[in-house]
Amino acid sequence: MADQAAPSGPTGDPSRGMSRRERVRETTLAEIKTTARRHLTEHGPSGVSLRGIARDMGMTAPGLYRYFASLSDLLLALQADFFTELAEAVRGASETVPEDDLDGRILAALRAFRSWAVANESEFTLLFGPPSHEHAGCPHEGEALAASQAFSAMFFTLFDQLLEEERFPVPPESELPPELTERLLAFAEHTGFRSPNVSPGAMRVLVACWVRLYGLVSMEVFRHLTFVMDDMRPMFEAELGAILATVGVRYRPPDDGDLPRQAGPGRR
Amino acid sequence: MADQAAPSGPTGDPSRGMSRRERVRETTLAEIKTTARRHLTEHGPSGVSLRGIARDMGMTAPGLYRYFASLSDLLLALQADFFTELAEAVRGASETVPEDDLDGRILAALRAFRSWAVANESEFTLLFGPPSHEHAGCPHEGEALAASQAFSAMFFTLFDQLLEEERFPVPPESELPPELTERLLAFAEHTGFRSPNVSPGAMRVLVACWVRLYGLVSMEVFRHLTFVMDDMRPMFEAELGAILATVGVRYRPPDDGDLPRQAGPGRR
DNA sequence: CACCGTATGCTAACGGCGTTCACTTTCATG
DNA sequence: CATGAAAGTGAACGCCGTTAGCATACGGTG
Repeated sequence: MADQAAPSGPTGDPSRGMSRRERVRETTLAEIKTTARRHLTEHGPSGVSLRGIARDMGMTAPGLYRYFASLSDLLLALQADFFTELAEAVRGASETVPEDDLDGRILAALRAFRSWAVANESEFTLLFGPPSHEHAGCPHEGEALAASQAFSAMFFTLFDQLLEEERFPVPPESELPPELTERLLAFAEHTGFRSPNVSPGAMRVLVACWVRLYGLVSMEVFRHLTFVMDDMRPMFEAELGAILATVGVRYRPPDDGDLPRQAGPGRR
Repeated sequence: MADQAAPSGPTGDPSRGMSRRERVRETTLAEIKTTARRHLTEHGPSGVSLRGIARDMGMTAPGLYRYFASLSDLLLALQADFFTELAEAVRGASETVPEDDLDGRILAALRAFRSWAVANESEFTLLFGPPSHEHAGCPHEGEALAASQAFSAMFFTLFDQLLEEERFPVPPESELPPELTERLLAFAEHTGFRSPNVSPGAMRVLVACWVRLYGLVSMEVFRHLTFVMDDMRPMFEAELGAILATVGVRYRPPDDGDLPRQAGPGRR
């Protein structure tokens, strides 16, 4: 399923053990994705075109078909990249705070999620907006799926630590409708969230948190409240506190003032 | 800006007091929108094209420019229609239950919101998905805005009745960060939600509810959990109960079994 | 070194799209 | 009946994704 037996680790330098041919191919492939992302951020998701990308690279559009099966396939590959970028941003922010401060790690992680979203609106839209096309069977479909699962696995890990510490009362299975219990177990099954702590009640709480976070950030990025509330940060912080209170995490205001207010550029 | 002095009321029969010329114009205009909607539901938001619509109507694309300034403008007009249709669906469901049963009315309203969304995925996407284009200054922009405000006004009304009955403890202003209070007041201001019961704390609760409902329904329609949880209804009902519990509304299972499970066709 | 297969990129072309422009036809009204 | 606005058309421009066929350059092999 995963990479072939590669000499270096899964995140190792990909140009290791490649022929010259393969290296230049990898280079143009990266250039295509870079250019595509620039078009994405500058003109929005619908402004990405193979012809435009090729033009910017001094190529012609049909040449790109040596790298991607279609425009959809290219967007799918971008999705994969964005998912891992987002996951790394979240993990990076979380690992900034000491390991024994779980509250701090979770706060940092969720704030990093929002920060990435508002700093990368088009990318966020691609990942979390409506499914753009029925690009079923595209070559990069598996890559995107794997990256999205790696992303959610990160949240699973954080949540599992909360369960481990018994931070909040997990609703007993008897309180859940049987229908819901079924779905929640199927959910844990399919996502591969396995842990001795997992239970339908735990999944119920996790999904509730994720739904709130998703709604909150989506409304901000999609500007469904922004026309009426210019700065969404106070609302985000308030809801963040409310969400985390349901899982026994004590809210704490951000250390730093450089979290995005409107769409302020990140510091680095 | 708005309509000229029209003899009939704002919701009166639009063909009253119109010349023959105006009537046929109104007819083709309606046919355009009907055809556009069919294309929308059949091929998704990106599958709507002026040429395709014209072809289906036995016209040519430039002819449509006598009715809409651009494709974006047509989509904007559709948005307006969908907002009022959704508002009417929600209001209609709510008015099914007796006026003195506020709990029942609210439950019916929110369930109707979800039902409309899953039964009209593309339409929902147009209304609540990412802002598709920067169609600023399109002629139908005002119409869409007004319709969206009329839609939210309906939720305001329901919420105001909860406030009136003092169903839940409204957080006092002193508990809210001043920054947030500012934004909430600006929010109430811009949306025209005026009532003796309105306060920053009340708005805080309202927004929290809306964010959760939006996230819940969006995730279902955009299929962000559906790959992993085939039937979202139990989850919706559970979250609905949790959301309403925060505003003092007692949950009650749906009377009827005909609420959508997967994407089941409505009864009528 | 020559050879050859493959990977890469090109041109040309097809059909579809939004949009503009100049033109005709239709029709209500003075 | 004449007139002028409204409605619709055909041609054209410049985009777009995608396919097919062709040239070229390169890597490994004799």
